[in-house]
Amino acid sequence: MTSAHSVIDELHRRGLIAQSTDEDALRAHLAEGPVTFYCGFDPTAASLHVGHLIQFMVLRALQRAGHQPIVLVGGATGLIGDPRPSSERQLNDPAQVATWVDGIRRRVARFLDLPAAEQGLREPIYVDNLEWTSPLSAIDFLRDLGKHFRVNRMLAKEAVSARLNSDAGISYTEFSYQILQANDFRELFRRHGCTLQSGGSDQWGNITAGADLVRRTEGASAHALATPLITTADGKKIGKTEGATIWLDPEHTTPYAFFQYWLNIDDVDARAWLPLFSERPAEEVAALIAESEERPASRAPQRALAEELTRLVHGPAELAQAEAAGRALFGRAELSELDPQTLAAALTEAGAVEVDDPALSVAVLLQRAGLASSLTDARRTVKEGGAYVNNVRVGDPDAVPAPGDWLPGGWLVLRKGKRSVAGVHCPGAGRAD
RNA sequence: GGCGGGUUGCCCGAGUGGCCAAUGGGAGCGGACUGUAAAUCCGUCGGCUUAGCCUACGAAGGUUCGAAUCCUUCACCCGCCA
Repeated sequence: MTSAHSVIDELHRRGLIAQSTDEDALRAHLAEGPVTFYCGFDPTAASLHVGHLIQFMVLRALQRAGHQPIVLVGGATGLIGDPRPSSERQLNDPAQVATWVDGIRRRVARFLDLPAAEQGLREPIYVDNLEWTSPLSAIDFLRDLGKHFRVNRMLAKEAVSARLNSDAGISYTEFSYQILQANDFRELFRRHGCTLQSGGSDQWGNITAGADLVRRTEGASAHALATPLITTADGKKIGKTEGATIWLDPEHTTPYAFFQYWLNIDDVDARAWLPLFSERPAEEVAALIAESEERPASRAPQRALAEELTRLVHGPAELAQAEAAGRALFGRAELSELDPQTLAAALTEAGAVEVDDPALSVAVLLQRAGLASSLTDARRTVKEGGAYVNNVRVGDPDAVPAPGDWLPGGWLVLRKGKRSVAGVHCPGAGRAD
């Protein structure tokens, strides 16, 4: 077990701390013995995404240092909505939110359960703030909680003041959010002796509101840690590619796509993000970055991130699949030399469609496979020279793959541009005739 | 409540009766160069049964041979005045 002192050092080294409450006090507190700490996730969608990963990095580091993690899924706060600087959120249906709570809870388990099981670390406690928020009456809320909050201070919070100065304004609903999150901290202090909350720096106001509440009403000191907001070198949020989000749930983003996302991030971001997301020893991380600087083509940090995070999020078997798929589809090897199992697995992983007619044109196939948004788009792609069947460029959008093009098992490898690959499966196609 | 300005394709933003599927920029996509990277250059960028047709310029009507462009009503946004 690492000493408490070194956790904060490790978090700093990895760039995971953007701000914290009195750091010396926190170090001392962590050194005293196991500390119970928590991080909350609001169910605003069916799945968490890559942006949430960084929170688990903090949770895991603390768990590894022998502390007790609590994971809160915001069944209550998810119904209210954390104020965004831009505009009011759409309220989600309670039944929907409940489903999301469940899904997120299940997906998140492996991040902390596995280390507990495999390394004898403390098992996480899972809570849903609906449990204590739902029974609160309006009177309770106003008398027991409201009295401890000064509106003046609440107005000063960044997201709130941004909204006050915008045309969007802010509803009383969202304005109250910080009180609920503050109450969570107090509730977890009461129930589990929780004294530390971590979260994104955009949550800083809410987190400290909770720490203040604990201090004021429980007479105990509570601590807070916030991670930095991670953006790409050109200022975009992490985990977004051309508008699409990279989710942690395999139903929403396949392990293959997840793996490819990390493999394709640019050098500057890969070097910057490696310490944040890699749990390798400091020297290894430094070596990988150095290698990337000397020989960028190695894409050492990208590979390390893709491997480590795919294993963490999806597991070793899925990692192996995703890697094999990438090798098969982007490798030098002749497709016809691949064994049918590998090919089928790779294409299924990359995304495949079933067709029953082996005589469809290339344009139609591109569209069916999801590589083109419309037939027009597909034709355009072909005309631009960006369409490939089995790695061979196609010039005519209306060309129909020859029977000999179908690979063993009835597969066709369709590619658009350099990176987008999809499979077309037509059982029975291509048999000798 | 009154007056004025606005609402254009993913975003920004030109366009004031036919030459407009609509200038320009950004994003995206493809090609070249590379490393499944970045930058750069070139091309492309509503849909379809693609030398043609259909749908589109906030919504609905109208004028006209012909409308994103003119008229009417409605909705929303922004100013100024009450």
